Amino acid sequence: MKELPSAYDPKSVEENIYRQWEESGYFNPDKLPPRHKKPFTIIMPPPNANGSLHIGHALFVTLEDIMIRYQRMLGRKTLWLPGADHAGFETQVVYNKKLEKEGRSFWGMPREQLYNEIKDFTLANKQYMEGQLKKLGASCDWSRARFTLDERIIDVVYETFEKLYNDGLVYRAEKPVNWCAKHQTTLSELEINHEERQDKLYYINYKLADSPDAIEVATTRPETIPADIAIAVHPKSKWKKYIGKQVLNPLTGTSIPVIADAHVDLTFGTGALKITPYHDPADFTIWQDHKQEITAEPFSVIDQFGKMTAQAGAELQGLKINPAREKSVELLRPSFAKEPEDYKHQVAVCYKCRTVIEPRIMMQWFVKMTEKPAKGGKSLRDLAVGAVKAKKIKFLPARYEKIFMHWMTNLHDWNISRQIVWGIRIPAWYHEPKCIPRVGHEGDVVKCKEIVIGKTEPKCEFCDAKYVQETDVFDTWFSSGQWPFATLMTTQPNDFETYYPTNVMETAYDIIFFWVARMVMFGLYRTGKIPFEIVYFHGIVRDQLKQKMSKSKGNVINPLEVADVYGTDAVRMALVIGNAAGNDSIMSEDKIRGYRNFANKIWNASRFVLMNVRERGAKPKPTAADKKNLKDLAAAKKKVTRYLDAYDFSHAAETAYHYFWHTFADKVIEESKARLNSENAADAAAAQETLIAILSESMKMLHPFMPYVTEQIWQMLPGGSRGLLMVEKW
RNA sequence: GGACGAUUAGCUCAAUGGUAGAGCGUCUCUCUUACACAGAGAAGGCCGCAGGUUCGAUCCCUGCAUCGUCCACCA
Repeated sequence: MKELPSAYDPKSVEENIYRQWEESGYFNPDKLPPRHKKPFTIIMPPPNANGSLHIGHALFVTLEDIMIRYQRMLGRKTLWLPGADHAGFETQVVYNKKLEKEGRSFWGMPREQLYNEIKDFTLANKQYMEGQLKKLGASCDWSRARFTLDERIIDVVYETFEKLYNDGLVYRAEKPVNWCAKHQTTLSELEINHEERQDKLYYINYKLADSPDAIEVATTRPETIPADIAIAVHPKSKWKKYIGKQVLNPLTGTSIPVIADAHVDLTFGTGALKITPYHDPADFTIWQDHKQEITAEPFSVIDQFGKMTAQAGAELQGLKINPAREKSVELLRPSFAKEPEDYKHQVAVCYKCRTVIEPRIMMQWFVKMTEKPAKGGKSLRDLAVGAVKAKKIKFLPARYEKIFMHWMTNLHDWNISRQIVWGIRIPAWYHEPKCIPRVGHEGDVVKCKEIVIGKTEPKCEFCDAKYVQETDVFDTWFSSGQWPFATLMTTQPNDFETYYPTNVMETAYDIIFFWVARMVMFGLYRTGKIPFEIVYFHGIVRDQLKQKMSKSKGNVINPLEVADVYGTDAVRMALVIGNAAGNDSIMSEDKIRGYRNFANKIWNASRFVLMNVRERGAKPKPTAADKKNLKDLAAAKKKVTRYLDAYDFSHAAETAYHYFWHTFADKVIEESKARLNSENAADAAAAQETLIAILSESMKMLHPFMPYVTEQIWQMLPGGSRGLLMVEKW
């Protein structure tokens, strides 16, 4: 036996061990030994390929790798399918920042060029990221790795879009949407946050056209008054006597009608509401209900850059919203019903840049969440709700079921159009406005299809007009919501049949609506089956002060850097212990150091055992002490197994840790010292056998958590040529 | 404005209807030939507050407080 160093040196071990695992082929379920029959599948949440991995990624890698390694040892045909996400909007934001730093701008850059630049950037990141995943010990099947922009993945996404379109569940409409003037794109409801802002509530008199009376209207947005096309009052308000009359717009002098609508809150403001359909979604709804009474067409006075348009009037035109507000207040002063009041309220802001969201009316693609398909069947919402209610999908921890259901009951249609270039272009083609009928089809031009859904440019049956493709791309979550089936439909020929539905989806709780909900809906819609049986949520990894880690705060722990110093196993243990499902956890270098010490303990306990290995003859008879020790081991193993089966990784790891250190090392080894040196050869042999037995079993027990050090020691244990620990029987 | 969660040792968290546990940290002693990235030992807790149920509550119930998170188109 060659001399082992007295301290465990992860650097000298990890790379070599990972290569052995990879070369064994066992990451690929097809290449596992025959005892691995029943599939166990996890689709990795594809990390965004726009940066390097952070500690949160290390957490998910650890948790999923624990599950996969455990199930593999149990004999399951384990598939952990890795991937990378192009992360449309997020990546474009990151890339824009990069451009800004370089003194460049995406403005005026041809679509193609910007796309290709971001593509190069993303693919470089993707490659780097995969190396990082390997460093963390991820035992995933790289041969099946998928990228959200792989051509075949896009094909699947297109097919789903077409199916939704044919079912009437996806439609194009001009509706109020959330516009971020900084990022120049619309955002879904999930991509906006609400922040409290201190503003003023202005009380403005709208004079009756035919009498000296006036209706008092409260507003926070006087700059939109030029776009008012009506005043709505509650049918029971004190203004009801004016219903049907005309008032004068205090900025433009235009005559606008007074209408009655019960949506107006009697108790708020003055009980009268100005109707500005193009700048307030609630007003838009009221306008739609009163199109008969309101003759004027709604229009916009704010453009896509957040500047006032010509229709706002000469005084306001060209101003940004805030100066325009000041200016309009100045102009409105004669019409003040009373002095403005301070007013705290919630304002919608972009979740990335916190710019105030401007409601705009735009032609966008939407997914109907709560309506049934035209041909019958359940709505997307009902599909998901049904599966969760029937417990076909289980959430861990269970309280997320409530959160999930609550969101599901308040669903609105989902805007999936984004005005960015980095993403999957919506496969919709629009007929050119001009129709030049083909010879023989002069009477048929009315039948020309205005919109055609498809991957390639269609040809009109009846005329020579061209079709132009939609320039908007999908919301990233529209495609990643299809990830579990899109991946498996494009890997090996029978993968979908074999591995779908998958077993576990392990992901962060903060994307339960963005991602999990959509995967459940699309999975059921497209395949008729749930995409996964269990959703395990992990939380956010915070620093010692419970703050989120961020570059600007300087409290970021880079998992690869600390893994380099303390070893991957130590980082993994620090991540998993004390981390209950669904809860945030706390990470510090101290904690990692503690588990580095544990890895060293494992190393040295093993070293002790190996140093004492003598010739092994016939199997010696275990003494009462040996039997007790083996029994303690079995009890610990049982406990660890029970915890693992319950997805309680923290307790599983802690139990194994505790057993190894405080039972095996502190007691069993200590007590064995006298026996190993004793004159009684049979007793010494028995003690040695027990040590080896416990050590090897402990390596198995610890392997899912600390794969590197355990694999390394496993291979040094006596007993002739051994296979890899990663496929040993649990 | 709704909903959810948390409150236990200095810190991070467990467990349990009957005497409260771990890791880290702290203190003391020990370089005993696996490990000082260690060993042996110790200190440290009105289990957020107030009621209720119970023979008995840290645990179950009610209320309150504080902290946190999510959801929400009232101008």
